[in-house]
Amino acid sequence: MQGTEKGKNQPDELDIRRFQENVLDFYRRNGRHDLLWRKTNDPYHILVSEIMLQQTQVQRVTVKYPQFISVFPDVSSLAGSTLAEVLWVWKGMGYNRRAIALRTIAGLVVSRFSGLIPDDEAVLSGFPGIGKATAGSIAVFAFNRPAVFIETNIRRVFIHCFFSDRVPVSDREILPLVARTLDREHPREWYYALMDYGSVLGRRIPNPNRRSTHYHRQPAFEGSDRQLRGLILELLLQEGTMIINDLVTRTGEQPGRTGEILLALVREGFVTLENDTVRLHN
DNA sequence: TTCCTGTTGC
DNA sequence: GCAACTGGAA
Repeated sequence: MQGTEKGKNQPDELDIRRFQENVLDFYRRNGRHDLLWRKTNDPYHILVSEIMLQQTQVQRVTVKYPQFISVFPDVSSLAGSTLAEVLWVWKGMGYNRRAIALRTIAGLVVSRFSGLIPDDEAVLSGFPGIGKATAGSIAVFAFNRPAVFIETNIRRVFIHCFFSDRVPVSDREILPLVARTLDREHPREWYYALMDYGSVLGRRIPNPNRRSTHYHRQPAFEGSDRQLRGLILELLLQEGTMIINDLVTRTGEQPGRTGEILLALVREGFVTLENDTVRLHN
C-alpha cells in the first residue's frame, strides 16, 4: 500500500478516508484472524495476552498463552497461585517481572474490584506492569472502547504513511492521527487491522520505527546482568530453596556480582533471603 | 544482527 | 530522558 497519504503530516479528510480503506482492505485479506485472544471476550484472558505481548513476538505468545490460560483459567485461580507456579508456566517468555505483575493484578482485581477487570484506562494504568499502551489495548480489545494508544506496530504504520519525509517523529505527533483515523464504531476491529498492517510493514523496507524519537537498540545479552538474572531464577525454579554459596557456585560468577543481582531480585519481589538460604518469594 | 502488540525506576 | 529488563527466531 503505497498510499497517496504518504508523507502528509497534515492529511485532509480524503487522505484519512483512503488510509482507512487501505488498512481495512489489507486486514480483510491478510489479517491474523486466527489468533486465540481475538476469539474471546473474556477480559481476563485478554489481559493475560496483552501482558504477554509486551515486547514479545506474537508467534511465541501463541504457544504460551493457551498453556497459561489452561493452568490459570480465571482471575481467582491466578490470584490464589504461588509465584513459583506462575514463573514456572511463564518460563521461556522473558521479562519475568511481567509474571509478578500479572499475579499482583489478579490479586488486586479479586480484592478490590470484585473479580472484574476494570474497563477504565486510568484505573488500568494504576496496576503494576500496565502503562499507556497496555491500558489502551485492554480498553479496546476487552471492552471495545475507542481508546487512543500507540505501540510498535501502530507507530510503524503512521510513521510510514504520514511521516515518510520526516526524521525524527515523536509519539506526540502521531497520537492526534491515531485519534483522527480511529473507527469509533468498531475500535477493536480497527486496531486489529492497524496492528496487522504494521506487523508486515518493514519486511522489505528499513524499519520505519528507527525514525521514531522513542527508538533505541538493546544492548548485547551475552554476558549481561539480564543473562545472570535469568540463570539465577532458572536455578531457583529447579531447586526450590538453595544455600547462597551453592547458588554462587552454580552460577560460576564472582560472589560480589551474583550477590548484587540477588539483592536486586529481592527488591523486585522475586526472591527471599533467610540467613544463608535463598528461595522464590511467597 | 535485528526485532518483538512496553513498563519501570532513576 | 534514559538504561534495565528477557528470550527466541529470522
